Amino acid sequence: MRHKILIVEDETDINNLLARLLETEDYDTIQAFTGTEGIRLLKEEKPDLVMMDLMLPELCGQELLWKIRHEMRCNVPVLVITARGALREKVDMLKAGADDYIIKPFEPEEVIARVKAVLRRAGKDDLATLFYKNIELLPKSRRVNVRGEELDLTAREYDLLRLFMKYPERVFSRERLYELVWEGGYYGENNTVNVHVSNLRRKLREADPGEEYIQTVYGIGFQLK
Amino acid sequence: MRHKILIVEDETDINNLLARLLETEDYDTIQAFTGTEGIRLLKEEKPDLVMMDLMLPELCGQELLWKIRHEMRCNVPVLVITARGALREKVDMLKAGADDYIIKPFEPEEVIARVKAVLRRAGKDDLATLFYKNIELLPKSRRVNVRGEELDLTAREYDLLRLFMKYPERVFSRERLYELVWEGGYYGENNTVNVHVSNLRRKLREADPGEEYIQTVYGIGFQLK
DNA sequence: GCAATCTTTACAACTTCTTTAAAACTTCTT
DNA sequence: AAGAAGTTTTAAAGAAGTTGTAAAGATTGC
Repeated sequence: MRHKILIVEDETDINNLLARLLETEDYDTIQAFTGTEGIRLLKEEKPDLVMMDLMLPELCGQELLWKIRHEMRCNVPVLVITARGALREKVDMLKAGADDYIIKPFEPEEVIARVKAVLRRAGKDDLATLFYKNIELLPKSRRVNVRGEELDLTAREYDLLRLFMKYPERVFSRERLYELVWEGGYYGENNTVNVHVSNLRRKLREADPGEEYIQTVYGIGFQLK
Repeated sequence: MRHKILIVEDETDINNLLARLLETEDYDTIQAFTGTEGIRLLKEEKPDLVMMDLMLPELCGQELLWKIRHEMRCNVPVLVITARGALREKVDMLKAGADDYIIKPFEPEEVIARVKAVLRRAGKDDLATLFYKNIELLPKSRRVNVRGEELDLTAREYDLLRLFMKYPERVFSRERLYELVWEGGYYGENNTVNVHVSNLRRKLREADPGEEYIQTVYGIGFQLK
């Protein structure tokens, strides 16, 4: 549930500063001091975000980013740390697939804000409150409010609703829903998803009779609409 | 239990001013007038926060901070006091591991605010009284009152309740609770958390039968609600 | 109209949680 | 250093809650 952040930065002090800063904000950190080490830890630890300096020994930032995106075919969000004035490089990095950049010297608050923003944009911010029409979903407390009233959902119902609210309007096949909500593959013909969607619908209907949230797409699956 | 703050500042007036200011806010203060003295008192007194001027005789601020972080390998939060305009230095200090800075001349309110913020970020602000419904938790005396009556809790029960009260409504997995309350990793399947939660519930129930404070989130963990 | 698809209900099997009791361990006192 | 008091952990049985299946009824598209 906590996010893992890989820091790739050769200056020990800055690396440590970042690590402490992020840890106080309740992130797990992994520290790498060279590009090569970064690559290794990226494979081993599968972090949710990479923060990397542009100026690295062995393997410069550009190369590292290129490797991540092309050789490893990895879509992990990358936040680049760059010295003031290296604007040209900054633009190149964004073109090369970085998600955002921070200019050195940085303010602690700014780092935190950027990290949160990138994680949110990458859809990895599992703690952000989600809204849809009269539904409000609070992952921190695993709570759902509909028209101000709390809705009592079982684990699967909650997971289903969260998935729908994360991608409203999007159509999910039953198979995909099963894969995403239940861990482990989809087991052939199986009515399970239908039953849970049905139960979720009933609860939503009781809480808000005016809306029909979960729509059936005949022959395809379900969507929140 | 009160926070100890080490002030490292060579100007006697300012040092005293800070000490008086912090004491009125219920902090314990230790005063050092040189960097060397600061190092000694840091070792001896283990303060919760260090406030230090950048301009010090014998040992300048940068050196002092470097020693704290590298020689002593100490993560105590450090608040730097710096003259207006020394922006360059400020940035260096943050890089070198300071947690925040205050610009001279300062307003008393600002100093207090920054101190509180740094202690909170460092997770050391454990002294604020916490309230939740009829429960009142006083970290200063490690006491818990429910509907005005004192509740007799064991160490673990108290730590659990404090954690819950620090983040009301938030859901904690058993694993996370174990990690946070018991020092050292989570030991596989282990009923310990359940038993302690059960005991805590019983005591809370006896003290306040009208409320069900600790809720089970099936398949996930517990939350205060 | 009818075959395919979807919804709902009820229930049995299953998993997870709560409590109890007792053993093991600490800490404090003498 | 031994005993007492209190705390923590382990284990196990019973309670509570969840899930998936099956079957019947409803709806949809052609």
